[in-house]
Amino acid sequence: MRISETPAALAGIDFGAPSPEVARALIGAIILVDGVGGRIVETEAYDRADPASHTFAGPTRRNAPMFGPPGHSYIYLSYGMHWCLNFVCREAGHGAGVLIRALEPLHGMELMAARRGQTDARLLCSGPGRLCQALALGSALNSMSLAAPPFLLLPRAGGELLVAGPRIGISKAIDVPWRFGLAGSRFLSKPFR
DNA sequence: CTTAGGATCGCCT
DNA sequence: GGCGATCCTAAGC
Repeated sequence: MRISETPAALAGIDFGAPSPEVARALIGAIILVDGVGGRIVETEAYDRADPASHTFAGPTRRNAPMFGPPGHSYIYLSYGMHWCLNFVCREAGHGAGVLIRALEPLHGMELMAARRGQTDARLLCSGPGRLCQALALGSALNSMSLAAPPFLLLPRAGGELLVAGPRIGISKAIDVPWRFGLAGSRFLSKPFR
């Protein structure tokens, strides 16, 4: 294992764990891309045996990163317009990951505002498409290690209070409670019921 | 506050 | 050919 891929370089998160565990562990961690980003306040887990997952029907050209090594990115184009960021987890070949749905913007506010075309902090990174636009994430950073530049993953403080509920924007497995959030955060893409 | 429609295109059957 | 792990705007209550 290279130094850059030790657990410490990944904020101590075990990306070999099942995706719901990783999704919970990521709440409160800080993700930066070239120094721009913030605190993860909302995630969703997806798994190979999950009808809502891109990997449910097996490996394809698009979802190949999800079957690659854990601790890497999977960035795909949604609705022909919006990029979405996932963190691959489980062992290589499994096909599981965590969708990053919202950040509390902390670093590079001016750059994020310029990229987003507006200054309301609550609208910079509150949604998977919005945060990718704010952090300039696209195909160029697909399937890259999260333990190496331009990515930087920093540990959460610890003791965060979490909430959970059904995932958003899907039509299958709509009752699976694999959406996780930081309780009370103003930066969620949608409130939890 | 909630809902509806349109934008826009890569991916898979 | 149909369909999204979305977002924005406008309109209704």
